[in-house]
Amino acid sequence: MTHLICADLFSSVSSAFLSYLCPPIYFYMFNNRTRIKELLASEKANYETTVMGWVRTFRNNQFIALNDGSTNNNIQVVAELGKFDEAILKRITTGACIKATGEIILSLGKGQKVELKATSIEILGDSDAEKFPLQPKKHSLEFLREIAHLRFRTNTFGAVFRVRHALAFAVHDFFNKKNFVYLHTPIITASDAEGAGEMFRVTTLPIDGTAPKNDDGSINFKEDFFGRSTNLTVSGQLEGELAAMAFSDIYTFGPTFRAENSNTTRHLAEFWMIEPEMAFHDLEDNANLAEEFIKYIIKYAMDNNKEDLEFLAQRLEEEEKQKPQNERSELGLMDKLNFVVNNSFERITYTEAIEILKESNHNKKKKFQYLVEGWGIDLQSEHERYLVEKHFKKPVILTNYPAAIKAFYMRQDDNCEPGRQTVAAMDILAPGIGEIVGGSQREERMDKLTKRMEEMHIPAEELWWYLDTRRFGACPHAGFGLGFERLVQFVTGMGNIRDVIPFPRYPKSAEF
RNA sequence: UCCUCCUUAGCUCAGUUGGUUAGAGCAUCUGACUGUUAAUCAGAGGGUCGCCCGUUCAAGUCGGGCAGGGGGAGCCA
Repeated sequence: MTHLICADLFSSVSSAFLSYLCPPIYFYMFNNRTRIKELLASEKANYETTVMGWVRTFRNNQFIALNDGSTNNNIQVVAELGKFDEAILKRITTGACIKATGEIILSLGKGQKVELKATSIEILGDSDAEKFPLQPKKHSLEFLREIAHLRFRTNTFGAVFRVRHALAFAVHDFFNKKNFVYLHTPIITASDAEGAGEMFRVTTLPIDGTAPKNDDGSINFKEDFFGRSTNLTVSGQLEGELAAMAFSDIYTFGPTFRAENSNTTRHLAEFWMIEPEMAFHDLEDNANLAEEFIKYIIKYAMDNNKEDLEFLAQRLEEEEKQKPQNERSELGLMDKLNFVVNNSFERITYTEAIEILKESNHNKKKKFQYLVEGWGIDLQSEHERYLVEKHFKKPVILTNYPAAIKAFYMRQDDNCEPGRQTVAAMDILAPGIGEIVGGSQREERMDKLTKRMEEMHIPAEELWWYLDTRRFGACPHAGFGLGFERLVQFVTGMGNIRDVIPFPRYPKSAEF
């Protein structure tokens, strides 16, 4: 049965919370259920209520630690001895889902302020203790990844995914406040010219060799669902640019797919990316926005998910203790986040970065696997890490890369030294994660853009619609892509990107 | 894809120079206890030592191949 909640408890306890979230909306809740977060936050006692959740542990045949995912803290449900059937008590096992009704009282024991003295306990869902894999103990992240459907029920993943939610909400909040239009760019794309990586093919043609063929033996995609060859998107940027040429400022936030055989702690085959695109912005405006954006969403999580972040910080600290001294990070998670929010990102050009690297003792002592010998090389991750983690010790915005190592759509810098053509590119490097943002001012000059496309063998005829923006009312504009999971990694301190997305997709893995 | 390390009970791990019935903690089950905080105490059950092939009188242990996982690199967000 469903009731409309408008009890005293709710209005007094959490009016600030409610009015912030959704002032005119009432919560409809199953049987007057109270969320455990609300219960614990209020610290009020001597009233009747009902809680529902999953049993974390059942101690002493009497004390149930119950969690409903609203917070990592459990409510202690007390089943007084002799008041409940042995048959019910036997079914209160780790993982079981129960409903408990009773009085909230000031706890008689230590360790919690209030507890629920149960008058009735109902088993909503049994959990076979011999088969349920989660135990009230520490599990390895690798093991939990194999049971990703259950890992939400652990403290670590509870905290990670509540923080992920907060960050996602803050993304929309930030851009909405700045009057950006949220644009849904297509997931299926006909263009394979985006240049961001290998793509997953989308087709309804049979794969058993009976697909219709052209005279030359190649597959006849005219017979395919879309009448042409299609793939999953690797970026919404090109479509984003089209909309920015109308709304001035837009952003996308959706899934992105790369069929690269990447097996690392910071790559996924399916990940979420945020791509703002702004008309009338140059490279500096772009960097300013990216820095403000990152700081805003981190601050949002710090303000709204303090408990979860503190839990993750503590978890990380314990993990750090296992490492040898020289591998430990200097700052704790909270200090790191505070530092990022309160300090300016370092901004240097690619050319300056090369000078710093070339002159570094690290390079002179040949400690880099790839020695920095001169202008024009692509930076290896060891170089990026040196700049971010050793030299500046803060996020770094690297700009104006050589044109040769960057994408066709990036704006060519004017007045470059001969042989040193650069583009208005910008990468933001974060400590521990590496590249978190990649962006640029876009080449709006038709002649320069088409010449560059020719040089890089990008088929102009396929991108006629993209080039139309340069034909009709072109303007200086810029944008960037931010890898959402990498940001979640940075904020939660999780080392593996597979642990910050609910059901990770990567080579040889698409379970769940 | 490359380099490197790992795979022993449900989980985390130990297992000596190759040697006879492969261990521990936690979890599970049984019992005791009852204001516990990953409850405690006693007892019990639980193993194709990732898979295949080889060396050997004898392989968890040595060699090869395969699979899965971790870390690093490349590709990138």
